[in-house]
Amino acid sequence: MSGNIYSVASQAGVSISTVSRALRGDPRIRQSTRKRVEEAAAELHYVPQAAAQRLAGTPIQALGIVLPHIEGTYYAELAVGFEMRASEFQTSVLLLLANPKSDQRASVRRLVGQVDGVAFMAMSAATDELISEIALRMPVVTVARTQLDGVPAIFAESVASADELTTHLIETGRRNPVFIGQVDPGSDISARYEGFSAALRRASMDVPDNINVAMDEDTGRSLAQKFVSRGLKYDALVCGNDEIAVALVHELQELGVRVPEQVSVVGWDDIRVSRYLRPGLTTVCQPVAQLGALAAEHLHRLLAGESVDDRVVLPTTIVHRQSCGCTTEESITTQEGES
Amino acid sequence: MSGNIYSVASQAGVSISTVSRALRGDPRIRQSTRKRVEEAAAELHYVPQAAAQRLAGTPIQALGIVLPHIEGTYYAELAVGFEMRASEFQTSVLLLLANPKSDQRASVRRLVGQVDGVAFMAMSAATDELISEIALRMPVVTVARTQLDGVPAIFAESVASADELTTHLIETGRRNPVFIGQVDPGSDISARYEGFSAALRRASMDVPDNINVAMDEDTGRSLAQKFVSRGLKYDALVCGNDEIAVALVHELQELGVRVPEQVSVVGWDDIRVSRYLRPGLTTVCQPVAQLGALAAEHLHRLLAGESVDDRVVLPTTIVHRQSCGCTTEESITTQEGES
DNA sequence: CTGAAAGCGCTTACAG
DNA sequence: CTGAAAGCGCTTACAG
Repeated sequence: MSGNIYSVASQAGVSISTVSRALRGDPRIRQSTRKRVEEAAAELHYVPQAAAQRLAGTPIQALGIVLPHIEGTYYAELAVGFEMRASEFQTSVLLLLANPKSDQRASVRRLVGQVDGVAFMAMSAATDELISEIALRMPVVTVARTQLDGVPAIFAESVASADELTTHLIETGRRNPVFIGQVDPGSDISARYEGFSAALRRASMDVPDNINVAMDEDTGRSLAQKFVSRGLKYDALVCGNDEIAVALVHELQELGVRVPEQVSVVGWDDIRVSRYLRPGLTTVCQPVAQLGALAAEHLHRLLAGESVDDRVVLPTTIVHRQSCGCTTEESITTQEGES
Repeated sequence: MSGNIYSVASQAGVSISTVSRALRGDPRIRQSTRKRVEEAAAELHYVPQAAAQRLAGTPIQALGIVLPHIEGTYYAELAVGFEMRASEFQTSVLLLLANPKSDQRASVRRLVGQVDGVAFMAMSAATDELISEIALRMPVVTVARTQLDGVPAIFAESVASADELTTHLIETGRRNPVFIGQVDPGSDISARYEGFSAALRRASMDVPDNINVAMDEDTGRSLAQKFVSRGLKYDALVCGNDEIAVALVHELQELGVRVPEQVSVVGWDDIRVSRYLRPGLTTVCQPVAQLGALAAEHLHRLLAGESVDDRVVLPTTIVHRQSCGCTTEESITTQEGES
């Protein structure tokens, strides 16, 4: 569409070698020559084609990030964290939303051709097989999904905080808690159910099956209606995320159920709404942007030939508000290994 | 890091021309040859380097999207809308968050070297000058920011809906409304203030200056405190976005002010919280994902040599909830030109 | 301090 | 149906 290095060279009356060197800040180029080149480049609105630079050997770094196609702040924040750290490394970010409708494999391979490393975030971003295949080609990290052999993984702590949250509910007198959310093997959610189960077992209570539903607002609303029409037999709802928790609280209240007096509700993610709900939603706050940033950083280090931890688990914080039925207002940070 | 087209060729016992053609689905290649090539490629985990393909002439499409670095759902949804439409065109998306701290110009130019077209979203994404310069090089569109000469622009309707919303407040008896938000020339927010002003003038009321503050939650909270400590002299707060509106409502209530009885509050964006607030926040819903999708589509068409509308304004919808003090529950869609 | 030339990994007319 | 060769726009040893 516009000038290339040859046009700049002829405009400046030098060779393309000189143009290249002048623009890349090679100290050998004379000041006056450099200036002439820069003026010519500016005049022609010249920007080097990254494709050619890359092919010629310049390490133009670009990283890819694959997210499931889901609205909501969680994935956005992951992407923001990733991009911000990447930009500190002068690294571009390619964003791919794994669209279940289209050919995931084809999209991912298209992405792979354009980047030096990829982060797969969340279980549904891609199949284990696809990720393993890509990992043979270039640095790959995963975030919040089953760890694959030889692929560094990053998590937010889930088991211990779910355990703690559930224990807290038990200690404040709840006897019939249930876990709400889809427990796909390897997912964050399944780790939360695991922690939930552990707490119940420790208290010698039966562990009920999870209520296996999509964790969105619509589902929350209809679930609340179902609960109320059939008679609510639980006294605590431990939700896989805040979205469904918020919708549950809101709809239960609309239907005349008192939260937390009749039923405690807790969620996960500390989305914005949770703070403004009445009662405020007790939830677990994850360092989401940090997860993203760490993914970018690991890829960058891998590309530099450095090594990174095979598995990192970032601590989460339980945010106590009123929906759990307690009165404390403190936040407790939970690291892996505690319980 | 791993095989190139030569290694695949030798593995399959053919020339690189044949590898290229086989993998790109050229019908001239014999079935059996194609199969051999595909097997070799699979075995070597071969993925063509986009940089080389692009240089050799294949139109590997990639589009860039520049957003201000802001958390929150609005920009995320823009990006999602953009990516989804782009992926329908087999087009990759490079994401750049304009980081005020780093050298914006350098980041944008790095992006420009890697894409075929760019969308600049929101006023603060980049300076007019930078955008105009890029537009000389490749297709560019802007979203929700001042229109530049020769650069197709996309907006969500703002003036008419702000006017309508304000008129609604006046009709329900408000006499001292004020607009809250930073009114940067050319921004969406400034268009909202314009509509706000028009409504007041039509009602022969004085137009107060906007309260010129950042539109985030912290500001909302401290503003509410200031209002209360100095005696609230307004009876309607028209906010530039929902974030500050929600924080205002919440904090005012904490301080004993009744909303909407003592003061109406309305916002913009229909973020998730708005629905769960009590009273529900009256606000304006923008087709955000659509804005993003349209930007991607326009760039794609520009690249295909087609023309696009120089200026598109998408309709918004006023969502009446209770914070404005009215009892209607309807939503009204506002297009440009109405008022 | 600067230039001519090789080469990066592909695609695609042009031959056969 | 397949291959040899030119060329895309750069960078960077190698000469000078």
